[in-house]
Amino acid sequence: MEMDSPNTSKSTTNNAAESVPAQDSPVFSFISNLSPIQPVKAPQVTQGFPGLNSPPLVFTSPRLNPHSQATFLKRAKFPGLSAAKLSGQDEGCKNDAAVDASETLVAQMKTLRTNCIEKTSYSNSTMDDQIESPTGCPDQFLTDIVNMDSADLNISADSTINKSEQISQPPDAVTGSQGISSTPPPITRQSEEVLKEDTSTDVSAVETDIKQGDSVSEDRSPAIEPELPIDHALTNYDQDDPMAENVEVGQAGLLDQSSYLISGSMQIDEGDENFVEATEAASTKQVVKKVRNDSKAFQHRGIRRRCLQFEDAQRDVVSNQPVQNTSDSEGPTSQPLETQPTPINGHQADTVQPVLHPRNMNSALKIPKPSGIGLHLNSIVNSVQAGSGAIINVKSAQRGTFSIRGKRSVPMINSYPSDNSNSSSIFPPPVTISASPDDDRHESHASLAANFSTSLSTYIVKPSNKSVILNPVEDQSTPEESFCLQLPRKKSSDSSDGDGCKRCNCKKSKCLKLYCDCFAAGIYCADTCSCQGCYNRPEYEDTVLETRQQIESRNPLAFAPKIVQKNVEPLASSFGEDGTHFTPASARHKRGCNCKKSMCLKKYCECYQLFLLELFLFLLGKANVGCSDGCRCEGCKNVYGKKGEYGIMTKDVLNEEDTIEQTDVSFIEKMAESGIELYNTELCNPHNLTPLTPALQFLNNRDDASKAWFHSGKFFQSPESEYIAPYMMSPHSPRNSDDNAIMDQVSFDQEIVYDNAETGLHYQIPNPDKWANNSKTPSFSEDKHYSSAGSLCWRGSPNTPMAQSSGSKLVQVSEFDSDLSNLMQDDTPEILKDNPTPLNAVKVSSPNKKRVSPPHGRPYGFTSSLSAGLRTGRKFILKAVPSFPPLTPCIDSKNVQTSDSQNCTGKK
DNA sequence: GAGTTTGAAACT
DNA sequence: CAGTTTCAAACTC
Repeated sequence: MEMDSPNTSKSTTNNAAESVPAQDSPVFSFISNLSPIQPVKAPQVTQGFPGLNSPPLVFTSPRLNPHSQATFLKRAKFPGLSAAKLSGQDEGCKNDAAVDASETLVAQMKTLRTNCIEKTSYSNSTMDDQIESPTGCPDQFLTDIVNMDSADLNISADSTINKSEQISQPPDAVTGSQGISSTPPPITRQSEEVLKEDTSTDVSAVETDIKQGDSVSEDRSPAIEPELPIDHALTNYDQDDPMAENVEVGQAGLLDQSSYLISGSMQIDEGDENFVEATEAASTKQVVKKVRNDSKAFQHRGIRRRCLQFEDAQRDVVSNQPVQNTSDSEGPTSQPLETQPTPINGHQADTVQPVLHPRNMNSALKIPKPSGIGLHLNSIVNSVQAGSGAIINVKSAQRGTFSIRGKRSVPMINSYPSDNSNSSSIFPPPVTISASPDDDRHESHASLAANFSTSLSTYIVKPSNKSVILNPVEDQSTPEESFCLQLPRKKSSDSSDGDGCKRCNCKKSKCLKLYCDCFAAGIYCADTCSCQGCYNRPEYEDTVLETRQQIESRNPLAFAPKIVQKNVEPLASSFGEDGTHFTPASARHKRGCNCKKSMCLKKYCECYQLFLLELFLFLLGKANVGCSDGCRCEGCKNVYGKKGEYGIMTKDVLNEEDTIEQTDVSFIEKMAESGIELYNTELCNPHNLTPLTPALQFLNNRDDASKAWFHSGKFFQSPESEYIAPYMMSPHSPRNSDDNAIMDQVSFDQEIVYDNAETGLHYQIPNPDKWANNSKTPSFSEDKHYSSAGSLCWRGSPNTPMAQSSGSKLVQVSEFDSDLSNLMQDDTPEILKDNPTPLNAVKVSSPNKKRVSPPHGRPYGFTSSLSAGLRTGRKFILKAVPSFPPLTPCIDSKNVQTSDSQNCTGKK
């Protein structure tokens, strides 16, 4: 894979493919694909690595770029990222996007909440304005959000652009290739001190900017944003309500996040009051906590790494130009790890991890779109950022602190120069961030989103052949970088910096081995890292590059994403008319795990980590990585896909319920207890429009949960292909449960399944009421608490459904955003933890193969408005719409579907 | 926070 | 490819 690395510095090899016409650019594909239903297989334009299926173009790109190349780590150097990511971008993008979207949504929700409830005024920046609706109510907020998405995008693009140009660019931009940062453009090998100084200065400057207010935020983002066509489209869309929604969705391809968010917001809007209530309800917090907990899992190594990689990729892309000078070109490289000059202990501030910015992405690279989805890694990143950014802005504005970002903003030495290239920037610039001072929370959210996105992107990769073109663009050093994509790790502290960005803690590997998350991710270690004797720094670029090459020489795929969609094409063909089909199941861990003792239920297991990601991301849910035949694990209980099985969910449920029960009962029970269900079905289902779809359900009651769980499994697909909506089965499954509460606080009396005849999307919505009520229990925060209770089901259609359900969740979550950071932290989902759940329930739900028409439950929480909206479905439709066509192959536009269970999941 | 466990990465 | 060692994260206390 990752031819990149091999070619590495020389870049040329891959590059050939890379030169992709703008048309190929993801944006283009995305745009072309805007139609919600039709996924486009996307031309995949650029992605590819010519030769390689999925060479990490991104990474390679740098190399490719004549200009930049050098950048080395940053981008090119991490082949894995590039190729995998590139290939995976589609999916990854989705996921990322979804994540981002969810996060953004959450953030938005939070902001909204804050506005309404707290009444805090955001004086700050644009974001605030947008966000704040006159009423300040959720509805408005939601709408605003939607608007914001677009607006933000726009704004970010515009304002940010301007500002960026003005502010940030000047320094950096001027540098051009060096880009990355004005700072140490020459980063290469300069003495650390020099670098440090540079960085410090940059940082300080950034910080000051930030403090100043708008300028700051803008500064970061600006550079890239403006040109993005996508953004424009978005903005335009925004204006148009219905269309806009769709459009947004479509953008989702690139903008997945935004689209989701939008959709979510839209949905939410409808249910203003309800929504608000729900959000306010403590239950929501709990939900959020759960999510967070789940998300924590993501933070796991693998995930992190992936995330990092992702970032790297982006960076790479971005950085390419600047890089030019950098390592490769210079060639010094060869410093063996050992030989190198004194490693830096700990990281100094100077290096800030480059943050992937969509913008950056845009500029430099023309990244191949994700095949089906059209998302790109870049896009993902961008989207994420955008989403996050928006969120951040809002809140941040409130608070005013910006710390981390500010620092980051400082372009790391490493930071990859962002491109200005217009082409790619689909995503709205992360406007928010720059604008307001941020809250930690915001940051965390953003970071989470970013992380997720990154992780997803990282993991999920579709091999694509498209080349990515890196255009050297201006550097950026921009604000974008300021963000940390890092996944928040455990609260514990891991290594998170103040920023919340977490880094490695390597002591012996010098951060030049794959053991090092940073290195594995293709990024330089940052100040936040706790590593010792670190060589993974810009100063040692050569060394880093060499090392990478060495590693790649041994294992070309070493830096490649671990998750790959295998089935996509075949399935896709089957499913999607559009061809954009994506098989959720298809995504698998490249190598498979080798777990012996953890039963694949601990974060030690990469497959499990992936699983968690999906969980967390349920929105996107593309990954569906479960253990597969390729795994050598023993005693695997990975629900998502046991070894040898298709996936518990799908296969077992459908075909072998009994088996499932017996074998997986405990596991299932746990899951049920945890209240989390994942549905691949949607993904699998052709029916599902949404690509993303993986549905998560949180069950209120264990019993219910268990049932639900099973249902879910059943949902997945009937062997026959007809898909039965889980909710269909037992729509009501969830019950109230105050008692158990997985989500403790959140309980949903009823799950509402909403079918949008029009869209064919299905939504399940948990009862909002309970959410509110349950606020008491703290579940999420505590990892272990999850156990039972409320369920959220998101099923869905790609867009909408997700949006909705997700939206609802998100909303709630958002409220609690404060905790968002936590999301990622937890590891093992409660699922793992314990609690048996009745298997029986499962059977209950399952049965049919057909889809059931949607029960019309009332939409929860937002009941009034939302419900209406849901019921009507119109909003959903809009928003949901497009569903990122591209992202998920499996999706079908409407219900049709034939998909086989097989297709859906692959897990063996 | 220290120590243990775990599984990937690296090495043989 | 298999076995062993190294490593850092995950986990436990």
